[in-house]
Amino acid sequence: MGKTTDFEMERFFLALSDRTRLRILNLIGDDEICVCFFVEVLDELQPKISRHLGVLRELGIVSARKDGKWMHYRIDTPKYPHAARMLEDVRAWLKDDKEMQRDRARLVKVCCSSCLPPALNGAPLPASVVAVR
Amino acid sequence: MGKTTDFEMERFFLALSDRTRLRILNLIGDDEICVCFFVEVLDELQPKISRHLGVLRELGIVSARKDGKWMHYRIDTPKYPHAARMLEDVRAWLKDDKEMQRDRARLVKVCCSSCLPPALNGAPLPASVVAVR
DNA sequence: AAAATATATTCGTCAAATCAAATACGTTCT
DNA sequence: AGAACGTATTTGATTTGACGAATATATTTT
Repeated sequence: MGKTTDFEMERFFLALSDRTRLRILNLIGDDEICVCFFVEVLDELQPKISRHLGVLRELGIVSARKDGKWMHYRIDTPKYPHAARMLEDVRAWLKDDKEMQRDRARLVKVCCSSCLPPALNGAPLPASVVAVR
Repeated sequence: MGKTTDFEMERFFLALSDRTRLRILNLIGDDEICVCFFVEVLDELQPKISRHLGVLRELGIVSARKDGKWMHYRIDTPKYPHAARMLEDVRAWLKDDKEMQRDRARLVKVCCSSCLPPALNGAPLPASVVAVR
C-alpha cells in the first residue's frame, strides 16, 4: 500500500520553478477556474496550459473537476504537511508579485467586460467574479 | 541602481529543486561548514559540490567565508523577505526527511571519529561538532 | 449522426541543467 | 622556489524540461 518514502521535495520545488505554472496558481487563487480562462488571460497556447496543469495535478498541488466539456481547477492541499505549508507561503508570495497582480487584474477585466471575448462565450465564470458582477 | 523588478521566484525554486543542493543545505544546518565535509559525507566529486554551492551562492541562499585554503559555507538569509521565510520552511522540512537525517548522522560520525578519514586531516571541524567532542 | 467545442496527449525539436574529467587558481608547507 | 593541497572553473557529452504543431478524446450542439 504505497511507499513510506519521504515526499520528494525536489520534485515539489521543480513544479514551482516555472513561471507559467506560478501564474496559473496565482490566477486560481481561492477560486475554481476553467481552463479556458488560463488560455485567454495568460495568452498562451492551450496545449501548453494543459501540460502545465498536468504537472501541478501530479504533485497534488491542484485538483480538477469535470463539468461537461469544461474542466475546473482549484488549489489542492498537498498531503505532505510541509508541502502544504510551503504552498501557502507561495500563494502569499504571489500576491506581492507585480506581474501576478497584473494577471489577476486581467482576469477580472476579461470576466467582467459586458462583451466576453469570443473564445469565452458561454464559459462558466469564476465564482468570485460572479459575486462582483 | 539596480532594477526594482520582483525577485525571480522561479529561479529560487529551481535552486531548491536539486537533491544534492538540498543535502548541502541540510548538512550546513546552523553551522558553518567546510567544503571538504560536503565532499566526504555526500560522497560526491568535488567539482560537483562546488558547482552546486555556486548556484546556492548566486541566489543568496548561502554565503562563503575564505579561511586560508578552506572555504566555509553557511546559510544566508535571502534579501527578499518571502524567500527568507520559505528558506526557513525548507530547513524545517529537511529535518523531517529520512535521508537528510542519515546525512547529518554521517557528518557527526565523520567528524567525531577518533581517526578522521585521510582526506580530512587538519580540516577545520564544524563548530557544533567541536562543542560535542 | 455530424459538426463544433473544450481539453488532453503525442511527437519532434530546441534550450537548459547536470555530470565527469581535466584544468586553473590560490594558499600553505617544506 | 617548488610541491602539495583545497577549491573553483572549463569542456564536452548526456539528460531533462519546455515548446509548438498536430492529433486524439470527450462532450455538447445542431
